[in-house]
Amino acid sequence: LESKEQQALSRFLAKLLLRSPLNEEQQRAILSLEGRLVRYSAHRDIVSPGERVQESCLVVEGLIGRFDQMASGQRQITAFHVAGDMSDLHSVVVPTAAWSITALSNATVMMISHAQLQQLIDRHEAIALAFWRETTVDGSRLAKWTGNLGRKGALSRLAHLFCEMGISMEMAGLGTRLRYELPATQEQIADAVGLTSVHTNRVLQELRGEDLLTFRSGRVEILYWDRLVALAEFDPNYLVLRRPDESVNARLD
Amino acid sequence: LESKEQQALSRFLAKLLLRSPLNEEQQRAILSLEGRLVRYSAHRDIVSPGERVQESCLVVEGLIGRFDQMASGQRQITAFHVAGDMSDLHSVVVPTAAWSITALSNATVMMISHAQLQQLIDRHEAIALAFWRETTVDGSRLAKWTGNLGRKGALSRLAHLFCEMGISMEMAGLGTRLRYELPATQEQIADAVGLTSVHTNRVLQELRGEDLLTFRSGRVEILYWDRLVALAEFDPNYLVLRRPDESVNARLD
DNA sequence: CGAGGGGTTGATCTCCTTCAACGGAGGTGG
DNA sequence: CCACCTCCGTTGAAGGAGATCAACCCCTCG
Repeated sequence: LESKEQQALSRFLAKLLLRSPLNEEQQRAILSLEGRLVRYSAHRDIVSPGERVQESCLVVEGLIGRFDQMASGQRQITAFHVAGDMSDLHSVVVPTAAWSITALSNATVMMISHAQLQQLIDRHEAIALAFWRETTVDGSRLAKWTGNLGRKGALSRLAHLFCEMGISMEMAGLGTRLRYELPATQEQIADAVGLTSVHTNRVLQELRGEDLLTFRSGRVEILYWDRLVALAEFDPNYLVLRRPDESVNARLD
Repeated sequence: LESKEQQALSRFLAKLLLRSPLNEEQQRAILSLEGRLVRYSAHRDIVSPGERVQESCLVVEGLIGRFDQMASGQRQITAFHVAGDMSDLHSVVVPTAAWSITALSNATVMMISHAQLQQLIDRHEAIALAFWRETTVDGSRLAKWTGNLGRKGALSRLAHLFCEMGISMEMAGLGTRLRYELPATQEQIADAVGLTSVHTNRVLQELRGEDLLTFRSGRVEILYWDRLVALAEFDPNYLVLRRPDESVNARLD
């Protein structure tokens, strides 16, 4: 039986391999990372803004989110992270957090020291590039959400969120694009799409009424993928789901 | 007399040095990058979505922007780039663009081949980390804008934009936070803050009416920095304006 | 002189917020 | 086992921030 740590690390590795080639040795190096498991119950902060972190956190179980917080107390989720996601890989190069990381559901994370990650980067250029690429995709998602929030209505935004999470979940082996667990409350969904929970609730009903999808007790079921994609104007290209073969990495495996 | 290319490269280097330590050799390596100058007149696309790019573009003169485009034709600016900014550094690791890059004003850019950048990365780990760090800051900006667009009103958003650009300009040596050139139209500003140009116009008048700032013919003049910062809830931490001294780089210079 | 891009203004509409109340499910303690 | 509490979801009514539509102005440039 595989330990939880091993399982999380191999999920993480699989995610890296989606976009970056790594040779045997490099893969072993990733899998032999060590860290301590920490459990958080829903709504607990894992990292607070301004904090200087010495370790990155790899999600083992549950859903965690990155938040931007306003003076008024309003919050905006800027990223969801599920099992196998390293939620603050970028803290290796920018250790002072400008955001908070919070457990959205009950969650288990594995804290991995920057020292170890730095060592991997030093020894294996391909890993450095893989990490860089991963954070770049994170940036792509954010750019897409800037567009969604700036220029789309509530219905499209929610549709887009469920499309994006669907593809992410499928890629992560945590369900299919049509059925997956998203253990978040409507209020948290609202914080992700920049709406109030009241209006999010009404729009979710509308999506259900149109027979497009259901979101109930942390479970998403999408009934008509194509119609949802059309409504969301969802184009998965920004998620970079295949390796850029002729790129910098071609010479490195 | 310094050539335009040299000037742009030293601006770029200065920007890197703000956040990352590079030794003499590494600095020379950056400065000896070669590229061709290309001029674009306002509103011309430099990179189109889906395009696979083989070179990154360093701004020499003028203002360029990254856009996300909706099916309806609406656009959202996700980044402004000024002299010394490498607008698609991330394309080195993710060469297929999911966005478009457009000249907002008349602009000159220097196209630098990925091959050269890859060589720098191969030979100097510190440069790879500096590049990674730079794109990470880009991601921070996007995360902040996700928050601004999702949770702030028009007045705060515009105020935030002018604060952010002020600090960026000052850091880049292109003016002070209180007075700088931003050769954009009100419509382009609107595309950045997720509003219509009509409403942007009204809010700009409100900002002027409150004696906070003026924005006229591409020039920003801020009258009360502190009040503007307060209105915007602007906290420059996310821009990472100093080097994280104990981080991974400490060992590399 | 005309054309076009950018800026400005007014009137109307609508999407989303705000406020307030209620319902249900699960957990906890008596 | 029931009573209670709290979190989450749901509903209604009213208000507001910003969109939309449509002029008109000014300036520059051909």
